[in-house]
Parts: sequence; structure tokens; C-alpha cells
Amino acid sequence: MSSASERARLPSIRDVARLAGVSHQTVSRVLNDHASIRPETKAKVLDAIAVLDYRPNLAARALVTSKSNMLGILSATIGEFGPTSSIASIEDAAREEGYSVSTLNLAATTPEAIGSAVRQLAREQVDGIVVLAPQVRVFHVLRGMAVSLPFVSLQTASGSDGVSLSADQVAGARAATEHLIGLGHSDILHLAGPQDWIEAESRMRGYLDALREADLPTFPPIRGDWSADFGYFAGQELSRRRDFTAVFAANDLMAIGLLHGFRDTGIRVPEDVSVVGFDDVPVAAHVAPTLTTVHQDFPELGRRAVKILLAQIRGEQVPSFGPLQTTLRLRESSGSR
Amino acid sequence: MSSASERARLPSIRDVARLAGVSHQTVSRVLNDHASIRPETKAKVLDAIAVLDYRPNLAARALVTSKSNMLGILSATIGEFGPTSSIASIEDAAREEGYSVSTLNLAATTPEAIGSAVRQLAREQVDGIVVLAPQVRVFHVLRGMAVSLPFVSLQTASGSDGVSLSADQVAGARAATEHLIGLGHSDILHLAGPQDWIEAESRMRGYLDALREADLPTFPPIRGDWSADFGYFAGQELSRRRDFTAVFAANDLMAIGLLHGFRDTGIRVPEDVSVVGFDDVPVAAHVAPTLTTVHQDFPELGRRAVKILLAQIRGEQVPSFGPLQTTLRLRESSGSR
DNA sequence: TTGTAAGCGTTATCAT
DNA sequence: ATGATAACGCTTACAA
Repeated sequence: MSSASERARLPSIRDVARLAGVSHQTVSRVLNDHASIRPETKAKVLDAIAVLDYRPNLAARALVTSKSNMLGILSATIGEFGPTSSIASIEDAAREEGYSVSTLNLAATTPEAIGSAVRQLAREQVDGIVVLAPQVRVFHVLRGMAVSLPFVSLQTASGSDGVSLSADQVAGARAATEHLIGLGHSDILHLAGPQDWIEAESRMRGYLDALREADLPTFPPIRGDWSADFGYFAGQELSRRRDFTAVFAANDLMAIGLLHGFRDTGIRVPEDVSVVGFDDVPVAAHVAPTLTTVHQDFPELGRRAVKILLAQIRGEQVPSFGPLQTTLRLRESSGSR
Repeated sequence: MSSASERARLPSIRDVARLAGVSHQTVSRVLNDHASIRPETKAKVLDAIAVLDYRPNLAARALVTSKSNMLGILSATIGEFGPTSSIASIEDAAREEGYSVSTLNLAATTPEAIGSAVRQLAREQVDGIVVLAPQVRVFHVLRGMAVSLPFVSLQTASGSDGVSLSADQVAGARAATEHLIGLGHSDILHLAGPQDWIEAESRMRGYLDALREADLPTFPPIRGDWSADFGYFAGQELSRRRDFTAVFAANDLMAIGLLHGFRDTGIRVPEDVSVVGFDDVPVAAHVAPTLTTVHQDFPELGRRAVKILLAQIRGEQVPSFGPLQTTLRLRESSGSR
């Protein structure tokens, strides 16, 4: 029996070395599979590792290499469907490549908050950062910081010089609007996202492009906050004003609230007004009426982000993906005029 | 000008020491605000720290203390509303206490997958783990592993001896069912969650308890997978069988799908059948008809989890919270018989 | 192919 | 109250 005062210490590289009858350096070489090592030596070491159930100490490794094998996620999007799906896939993709993931939720998007968040992540020694903070000003701050850390953003800021990627929001919004135009609508409103959001701008641009191209009148967008509650409010407000026959909402949540608002004020969808959303959240296919929307492949977005970031970190050729396709999902909420 | 070959090295504790004219050990003491240090010495050190913009190296600290100041989140719930909200608040609460957070998504809930996930987290030196893997079998594995790491689970397994906490699912489900009974319903079905899930069991128990207490007939539950698609399918199936007037669904997504299924088969809600869900997801208030459901405070759950875990880690008295209250949100989908 | 020595940046221990 | 010295577990040199 071992003495009670004995501290349980995890096996180290030296314990492995002793058991295998080699130097600790040889063990290290096996661990990092160095070229020159005799097969039988390697076998002995591997054996010892298995016997002792040895696991390398990541902190020690991080200390000496100044690489943590950890990625940071900087997020400013609490609990929304899209970003959440992306985050999950980022984590998975990262782990598959041997990286762990540290997530940090931004409470505010003030320069101070962003700065301290990035510094915090840097302190944690993350090797790179995935940014899911789709507010324009976050980009400004990030660029201004001149961070030496590699980073990728899931959203494309117009004129952004950093590496970034995104589904083609403009094209998706344009397709949605063109769909409405094709149905014979000519007075189409846009329920937009918050002013500061990159995606809100992209979706609005797609909407405006489509209308302009079809020589149709544009209306000043209604600025929402992405929430279903706001959509409901907008629906009630819009019921007083009947100069339109279709609404393109910048996301599904607002669209669903809008449907509710219309329902409560006696506006029938799609008979009186057609509605199209964006994102294709899981309930979009089940609300009443089922919601026509633009589908995005969020998980793929996350996977691509990791690929790009890791290439940067490793100094490899950064892959360039084509814009991620969005697809229009036709459902009941949009009908012909 | 500094030479080009000069490697940019972050300032270390020794650089600070040199600038402040003290030993590196004194700097360390200031950093960990040790008791015995002369105010003026401390001031000098703090000054030097500010000048150099010094930040302690977390890896080095982790190496020597074998504490990482990092919490692990082990999750097996991809993208669902509740867990996602909790995770966000766990991260926030942890950061507030000076801990960072490493999240790991479980792909499968096989013993092997769970084991390797926990080992991975342990390798990352996390000081404790929050488990959001509400499958019963995950608990068995976790307990069987006899992990020396402190851990907390957001779900309460019946008979679990580990520390855990949860909203009172049974009470919430019972309240939902009693609400239906109070409306005059006597034939109430339950659309349950997957067999293996703790919360599915709790919600079913609440349902059964309420029925038994009221001396009403119980029906074998319909086992779903939490998805809106399944709810839709169930709605269509149930339309052939009209021996009930109310359904209590184990979550909102299934309830929303169910509403859709009923709608498509001509069953009116709440006129023909009443429906109650669980979770109060943001769209629940906006679907048609608006969904009566049980509200849970997921963020608070996350905060409590962190408090309990940190108390364990620090060896303090583990706080014991009362069961988190759930509240019934009355909406249109439930009506009197 | 393998071993020896040094050092990563911090805290812990023992002096002073 | 402060300083010197030794770890922590690993990798990167360099030597054999």
C-alpha cells in the first residue's frame, strides 16, 4: 500500500522514459513523431505510454512552444440559430484538427469591450480567433487593434481587408426579392436588421438591387432588432398602411412575428400580403402559414472558417472558397398577386 | 531602430522586475496580492506592469500550479434553445469569476465517446466540467469513470449521487397537465422525448403524476425526438385517432410541429384539441395559435451551475439552491373543453 | 539514432 | 518585506 501522504502525480515524459529505458528526449520524439527513431525503440516507448496511460501536459507544451493548440471564438450573437449552429461546427472541426476551443461572449460591442475580449483570448494563448460579431464596428476595432493573432470572420464586411468568408447574403436576399417580383408583386417592403449589422446591410442591399433592376419602387426599410417580438410590433404598425403587398424580412424570427401581427390585424398571408424570411430556422416549415425563406448552410460556414484559420496559423496557402450558396425554400407564406 | 532579426517577445515577469528594480519573485507576489509587501514597492511594480503592458502567461501559471483557471463544458445537445442559452450564461458567469471556458460537443453518447471527451477535457487541464448531456447513460458512464475532476450536471438524474441541479421539470410538467385538467380535459396524451433523456422522463413523470392524482386515464406516451418534424408527423398520425382532447408535448418544437400536423388534417386548436408545450422558446408566443407552454429560466440555471462548480473546485461550502421555479405561460393553444 | 543540457514563465520554498 | 533557487513538464538546441 502506498502511503496516504503520497501525492498522486500524473505520469510525465520522464516516467515513460524510465519505464522504456530511454531518455525523456526520445519519448518526446516519439510523441511528435520525429523522423529518425528506430521502430523498436518507438514500440518500447509506445508501450510504456500505454502502460502508464500517459497524456502529455498541454500547459507545459504550450509554455515551451508558445502555441496552445487552442482556437478562440469571439461571439456577439447570443443564442441565435445561425451563429449557434456555426459555433457548434467550428468546435467540431477544430477538435478534429486537434485544436480545442475557448468561447467568449461579447456583452457589449464597445471598443473597450472588444479590446479586452481580444486581449483576454490572447492571454489564453489562443493560436487564432474566429469572430462571430457581425457588427460593423467590431471590424473597425479589430482592424484598428492591429492584432498579430490570425483571425477569421464569419461575416464579410464590405471593403474588409481581413480574411473573411460568408454565405452570399446579397445573392440570397436578391433571390428572395426576385421571387416576390416573379409572383407579381411590385410594392415590396423590407423589414431590416439593426443598422450596424453587416448581414442586415447585405440583405438590404440584395433587396434594393433586385428592386432597382426591376424598376420597382423602393421603400425606406423598417429597422428591426431581429426579434420575433419586433416583427409582431411591425406587423401591427404596417396594418394601418396598406400600400404594399409583400414583405421581405431580414430573418425568420422577425418574419414569424410579422405573420402573427398580420394575423391579429386581419391581414391574410399570402392572400393579402406575401412574406419571405431569411435563415430557414427549424420551425419555419411549421408555422402557419409555413414560411418561405432563404436557407443557409451554417455548419459548412463554420467548417470553412476553421480551415481558413488553421491555414493561416500554419502558414499554409489559405484556401479560397467560392461564396457559399444560399437556396430559396418555397413555402406557403408567399403567393402570387 | 531595433534589428529586424530581433524576435518580438512578450514582457515577462523578469522584465517587470528589472524595470521596477526588484526581484521577479516580488513581482509574482504583487500579482497574487500576497500579504506582506510594502505599499511603495507594490506601486513601483504596478507601474512597471502598466508601462510594459505586461500580461501573465497563463500556460506557465497552469504548468506550475496545475490549475488552468479553465472550465470545460461537455455538451450533447446541439443547437437546442434551452441548453444553448444555458451555455452562454455559463460562459459569462465563468469569465466573471476569472475562468475561461472550453466547450466540447459530444458526437455520440457511447461510453467510448464520453470517456474520450472527458479525458480530452482533463488533458486540457480544465479545473472542472459542466455537463449538459441529459442522456441517462451519460451519467452512468461519468459515475463509472470515477473522475477525480469536479463536475456538475445541469440535469438531475434520479438517484444521482453527483452534484447536480435543475429546474423542477416534474413540477412544470405537472402544472402543465393540471392546467389541461382544470380546463375540463380528461383524455390527455403525452408527446414525450426520447427514452434515454432525463428531462423526457421527468416531464413524463409530471404528466403521469397529475393524471393519477386526478384519477384520469393515462395513455402510453408517444416517443418523439424533440424535433418539430416529428411533431408534425405525430399530428398527422393522431388525426386518425380521436380518443383525446388534449396533448402535452415535452417541448415546444414538437408542439409547434404538432400544431402544423393538426392544421393540415383539419383538427382545430384549441377548439378540437388543446396543446401545451415546454420551454417557452422565443417563437412560442408568435406561432398560430400562440402556444401555451412552461417557461424555464435557462440563464439562471447556467449561473447556478458555475457557482456550484467553483465552490467544489475551491473546496468551499457548495451552495444548495432550491429547485428552479418553472412558470406556466397561458396562451391560445389551450382552451376549455 | 539517441542522449545531455538549457530554457520557456511562473509559483513555491527557504533563506535573509 | 524581499531575494535566491528550485521546481513544473515539455521542446529546442547541440553533442555523441
